[in-house]
Amino acid sequence: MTETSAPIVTRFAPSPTGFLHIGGARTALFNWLYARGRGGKMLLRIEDTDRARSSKEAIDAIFDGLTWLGLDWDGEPVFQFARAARHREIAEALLAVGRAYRCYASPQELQEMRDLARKEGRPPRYDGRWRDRDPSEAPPGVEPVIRLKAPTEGETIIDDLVQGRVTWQNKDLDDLVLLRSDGTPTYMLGVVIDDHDMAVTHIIRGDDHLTNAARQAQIYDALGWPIPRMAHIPLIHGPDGAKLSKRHGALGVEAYRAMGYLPAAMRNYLVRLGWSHGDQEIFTTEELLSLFDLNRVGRAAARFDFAKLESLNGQYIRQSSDQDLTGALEKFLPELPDGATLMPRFQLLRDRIQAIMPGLKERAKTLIELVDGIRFLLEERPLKIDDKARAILTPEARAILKRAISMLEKVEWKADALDAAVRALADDEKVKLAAVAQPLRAALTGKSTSTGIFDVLVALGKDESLARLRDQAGVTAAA
RNA sequence: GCGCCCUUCGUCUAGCGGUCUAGGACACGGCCCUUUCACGGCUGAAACACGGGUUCGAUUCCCGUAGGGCGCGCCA
Repeated sequence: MTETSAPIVTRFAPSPTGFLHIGGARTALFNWLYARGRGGKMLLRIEDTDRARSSKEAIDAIFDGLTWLGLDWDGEPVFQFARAARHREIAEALLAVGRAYRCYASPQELQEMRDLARKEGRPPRYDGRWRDRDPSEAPPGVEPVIRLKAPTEGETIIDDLVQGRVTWQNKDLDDLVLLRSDGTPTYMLGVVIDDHDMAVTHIIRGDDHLTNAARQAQIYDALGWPIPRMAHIPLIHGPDGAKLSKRHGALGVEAYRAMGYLPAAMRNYLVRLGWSHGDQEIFTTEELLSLFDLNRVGRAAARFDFAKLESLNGQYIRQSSDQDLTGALEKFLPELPDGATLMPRFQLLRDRIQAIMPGLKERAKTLIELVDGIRFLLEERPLKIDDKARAILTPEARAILKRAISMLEKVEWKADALDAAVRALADDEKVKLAAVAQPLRAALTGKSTSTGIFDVLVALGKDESLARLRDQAGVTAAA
């Protein structure tokens, strides 16, 4: 390892104008893995310079989302808006040394300029009309913006860790605005100064910023500052290849939490979107930390696939310990609409729930499904019987149930004894085991599917089981 | 329109000139296991966008074409 080089500092810099969406989460993950895997730091900066669109809720959503995903940051978050004075100072300095200039073009004027350019088939860019004009020509009463005096010849090159060497002709880049007419800094200026002041060594972000990288490089050059290493990672698309829409997965990470996905599974899924390590699909966090590298990140956009996320989540659930899962359920339950109703019974039956977890986790792909698996325990009589279960409870089935009841009343309430007894009953009835097991399941759980029927019986206990069976068999308890 | 980027099974990807009759995973079909549903095991179908080069030899390198994405704000 080349531990002699300066420590790595990355940063995740979302703008708080909405929830932390899935693409942002992956960007944060890559930043986190890259820095932490190399003993470096990941900083967090909230780009809240757009006052109208920034909100407290969005900021909290970012903090909560990152925390849930297990991605922690070093130090206090930096709020970009709070650094406006510093940004202004740098803009003025650039103005003083002639690397920037005041532009008095009005918004309408700029709009006309762009419209005309488009009509004539030229790129819609600022034409530099105030670049070399004398300030004395300034129209009265107009507050100017400050623009960067960008090079007009030569080229700007970014050696990107993911994209490789990318080149722009400087004539294709115009003079961007550094300071708005109201004196507030633009994003372009702010990022450069903040990344420099925060000593960021590696900028890892979505490739929608690739063009910005060139423009920012020009600002770095004007300032005489070294340019951090850059890595522009491909975006995540929806299943149709177009932009990720809400119904496709452009949801806040809290939505994934609500759908019952595990943070570790989420991380594993996201890291494999664009990055790979041979044929390996499952990675522990430790493996990720030591294996992840930018040179293994591809350049093509990936499509978001719920099915694969779900499959991965199922694997993580199966690998989890019964204890961890029970704990996860306990935290998850309150998020459900009827969570408050289920909670008291959950607490009461916690041990039994954990005891049947081995059978449940084989069947669940999400925490939601896991909750569905324990519902029969949490809900109280009279049990709601769903349509499929009702279809199983035919008159014949109810007749079998009756005989099952009298048989079960005499059985020792243990899985193997129950197993033997039920099989014996099936033999006596000259029917397949399923002909007995399914009616039992329907009466006991109200559903057509559940974990193993003997586990259900044991988890419910003798009294509750018999009571539920009597409810469906139409018999009353013998006093 | 201009600039930049991308293109291997439906999807995520392996492949970094010969090892490719192109590998894995998800999804899908079949079989097995089985008290239901799952899980698990086995198995099947499924891809190098197209056209030119370079080379003894291209999925791999170069150039076009087509298709897709991103950017082109006093938004970030």
